[in-house]
Amino acid sequence: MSTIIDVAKKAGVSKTTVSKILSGKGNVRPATLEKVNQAMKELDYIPSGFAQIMRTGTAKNIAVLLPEQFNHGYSEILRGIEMVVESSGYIMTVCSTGVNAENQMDYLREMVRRQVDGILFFSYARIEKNVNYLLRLSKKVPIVVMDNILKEDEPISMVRVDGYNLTRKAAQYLIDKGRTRIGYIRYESKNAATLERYEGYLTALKENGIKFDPKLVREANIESHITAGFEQARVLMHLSSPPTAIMTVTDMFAIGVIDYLREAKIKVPQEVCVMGFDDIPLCNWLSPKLTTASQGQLNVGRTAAKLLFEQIQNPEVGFRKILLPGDLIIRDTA
Amino acid sequence: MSTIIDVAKKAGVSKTTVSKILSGKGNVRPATLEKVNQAMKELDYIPSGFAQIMRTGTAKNIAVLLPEQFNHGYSEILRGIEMVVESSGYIMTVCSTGVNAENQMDYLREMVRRQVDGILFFSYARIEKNVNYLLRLSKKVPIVVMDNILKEDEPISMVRVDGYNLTRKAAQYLIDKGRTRIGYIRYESKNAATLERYEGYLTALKENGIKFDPKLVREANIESHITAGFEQARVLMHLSSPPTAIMTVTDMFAIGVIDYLREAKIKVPQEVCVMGFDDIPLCNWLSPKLTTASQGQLNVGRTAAKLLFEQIQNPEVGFRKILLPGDLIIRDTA
DNA sequence: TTGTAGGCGTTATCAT
DNA sequence: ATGATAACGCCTACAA
Repeated sequence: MSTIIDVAKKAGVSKTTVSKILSGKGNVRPATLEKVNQAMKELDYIPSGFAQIMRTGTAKNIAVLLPEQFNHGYSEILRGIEMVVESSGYIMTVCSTGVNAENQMDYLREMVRRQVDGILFFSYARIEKNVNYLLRLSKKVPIVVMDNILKEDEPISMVRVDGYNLTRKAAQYLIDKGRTRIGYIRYESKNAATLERYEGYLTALKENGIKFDPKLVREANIESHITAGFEQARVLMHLSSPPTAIMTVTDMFAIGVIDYLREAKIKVPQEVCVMGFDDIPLCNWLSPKLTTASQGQLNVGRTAAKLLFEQIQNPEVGFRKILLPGDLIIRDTA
Repeated sequence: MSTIIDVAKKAGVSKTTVSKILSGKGNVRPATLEKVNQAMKELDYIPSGFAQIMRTGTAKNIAVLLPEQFNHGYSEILRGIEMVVESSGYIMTVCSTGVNAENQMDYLREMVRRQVDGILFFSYARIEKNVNYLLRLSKKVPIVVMDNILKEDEPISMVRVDGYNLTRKAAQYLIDKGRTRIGYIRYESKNAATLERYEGYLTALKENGIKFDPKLVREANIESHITAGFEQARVLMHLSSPPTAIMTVTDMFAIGVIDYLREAKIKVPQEVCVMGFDDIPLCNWLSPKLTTASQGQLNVGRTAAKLLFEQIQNPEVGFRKILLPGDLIIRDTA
């Protein structure tokens, strides 16, 4: 790799002159500029970013830390982030940290070592010791957490969707349609993000004076996806008093539900309404198309990235917690 | 940010000693080690990656350049890449360059400036002036291209799926099932990657002595996705002599085809077989489940990443072109 | 308009 | 076992 000195030698000037031309500052005689440009071209010279960064202190790089390997669940968020990163002259480094706690911290540390200007951190679960580390780190570099792993008073910026009110709104929508026996299929694992959705469901029932029936709540494994939805729908529809609407904590379950209802020749939405959660692309391609509660992931990503840049540009502003409402996407199933 | 000197001062030693401890090399008295570790902890010291990189010359970073914003089309490839990057101590920087030619080169350049150790480059189309730049750049930093944009004799490593033979194999499969009137829905835009699939279709016909009927070939817009497949299937099935099988250049079209056949009450696969291309996750969730030709994108990513590391570790090895076969995934529609 | 010199935070060499 | 010193490639006063 050729350096600024090689260029200087070749052009017969000092490295200072080359540097000035690189940064576009200072005055140079056209003839000199010509010579130097020529030399750069011949050498295929590309300045070393690290030397520049070390000198100037800013890497123009933001890190995005994901808990999982790239999967389509994150693609919308990433697109949202990218929309704002792209136009900013920054570069984004995307890493999946895995769910392992140590690993997450290692990555965080590694990003700081690489002098990123800011970090977008995504994690499923609150891990106490990691929170402490996040708290300490956030004093050195702007961090925005995209999830529900922090308490209100913990001074780190956060962006997330209000799953509680979104689910509540979805349930209310069904109730307004006259459905009062509403089944709910939730995850068996209890992380904050999905638990609060369940709470929203419960609240909506209560607000409408509907008696809670534990038989209408089923748990399913996140891994089994569609199959799980299928199975649980069967159980629900075989109750002595089956539901007239089924909500699920995630679209994948809802797809299974629809599958079952079709097989059982139960009309959707006439006999049973189905309400998903997430609005994965698939919703629109099914028939019937799935009505669902959308988190607006693209918006989550965009909002988080904007917030991060806000903090990068003005480190004094302090943290902010942003709760996004999400949206009901009404299609064919409810 | 505290530096190595701060640590040295606090511990009452020289920065050399601290450096030695950092890298784990050299001998240090336990007491000294203790002191230094203590100082590092108190200062929350994280070494500057840039200074290290500048000194050592290796960033342990590979760049992945995609033509589009993150969308689920790339998630499998990215996962494959990550599987090999993850265990290597490297970090990956993912950028979407857009389809714009200038932009692509700017990003390439930026990655070199950031001293990445290698680049995985993904692009739709061959752009002559960019190829030259790629060629020049590949002398400075290992590059693996994941696509069909390079000629055989151009000395840059490449990994891609043999869409020609894969489609040929898919067509042969249908022919072996006794389907000789095979429709084909292709893209209207003509990029190398999709054109070669069409060639594979033609070859299979020829090899089996089936006369080519241009009426059986339809073109559709990539944007309109499912709708397009739906429309073109209608046209095909209204021919005086309709096909007994329909192949598509991409799964999205095939989904539309299935939609149409269902609506027209045409039995799949008894009356008409459907064969997609890509194996998007959705294939498995449809009913009937889509039979398709899988590129094995995860494998593409993994292979490309492995090849890149090979070149990083041993810059002498020279370029390699790898053609992956892909696989037929037999499900319900054929 | 151009050049000289010093420093960014680290590692590596060579003494002590 | 530890430390002084010179790089790494660039930027930036300041001097000429």
